Amino acid sequence: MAQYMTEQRKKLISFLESHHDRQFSARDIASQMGPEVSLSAVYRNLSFLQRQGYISRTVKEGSNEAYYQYIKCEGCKNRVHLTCTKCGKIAHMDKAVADSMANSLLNLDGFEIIRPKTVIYGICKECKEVDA
Amino acid sequence: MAQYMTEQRKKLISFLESHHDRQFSARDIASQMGPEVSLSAVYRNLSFLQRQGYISRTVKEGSNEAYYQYIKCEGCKNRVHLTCTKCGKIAHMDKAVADSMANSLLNLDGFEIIRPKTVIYGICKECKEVDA
DNA sequence: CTAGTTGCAAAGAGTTTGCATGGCG
DNA sequence: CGCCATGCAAACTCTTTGCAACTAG
Repeated sequence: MAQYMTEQRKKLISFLESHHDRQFSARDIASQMGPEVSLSAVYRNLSFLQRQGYISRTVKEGSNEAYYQYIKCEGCKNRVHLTCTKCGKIAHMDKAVADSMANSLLNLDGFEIIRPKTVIYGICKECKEVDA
Repeated sequence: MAQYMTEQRKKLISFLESHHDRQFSARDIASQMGPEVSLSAVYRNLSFLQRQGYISRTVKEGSNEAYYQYIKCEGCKNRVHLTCTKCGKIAHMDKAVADSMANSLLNLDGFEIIRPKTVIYGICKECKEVDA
């Protein structure tokens, strides 16, 4: 549980929150933090924030590095996430589409989706255009 | 870039193919192969098979380990998986439902689902009945 | 024969952890 | 003041790579 709001943690949260539309590796973040925040502190705080559900952690295709993104903003609640396996960007599934899928699965198989746990993997529009 | 069908590769493909509904880490696979297949060979063959499009490579949530799954077999091909978070059972999403979702996302966001990589999390019918 | 493959061990990369010190509440 | 958090470096885990020996075609 979060006990102390240290300078390092404050700085980390503030940075991620102000860039909630982007993803960063631990190294990215550490270098943004400057020398007054150690890499260990970055990792420990990221891991802490993830447990608290404030950030997501994803590993991009063809990489073994984890990327982190702030996901606690309003509008993130109970949404299914779309993750691009190329660039790692995260978006929200349209609510109507999610509802439709959820209902179909419930009726057909009796399977009840847990939306916040579900991640759809694919290629986002931008990455597809680059490929082409 | 020709390729030889070595004993090791044959064994690896055969194993993955016969368990196309499951995912394995490199270590899992190596231990299944027995001592006559080295861990390096496992990695090199996995990487080779992935380049050829025979298997998918995904990094599970909360892990730094990659998991591999055969995706070239009929029947499992291009299906979205439903995983029950209670009992762990895996099922396939109805094709029509998956098609509908895929089309909606493509039209709305230009997002193209990679079905074999996508896993929907939720509670299956049986587990829900037990809960109730 | 000869280019692709393997085993082994060593190197890499990213992440985690032990321990003493420092700082939030 | 007590306990959590930090820094540093060492330890760990998964994965990749160099090299000599081996083998499928």
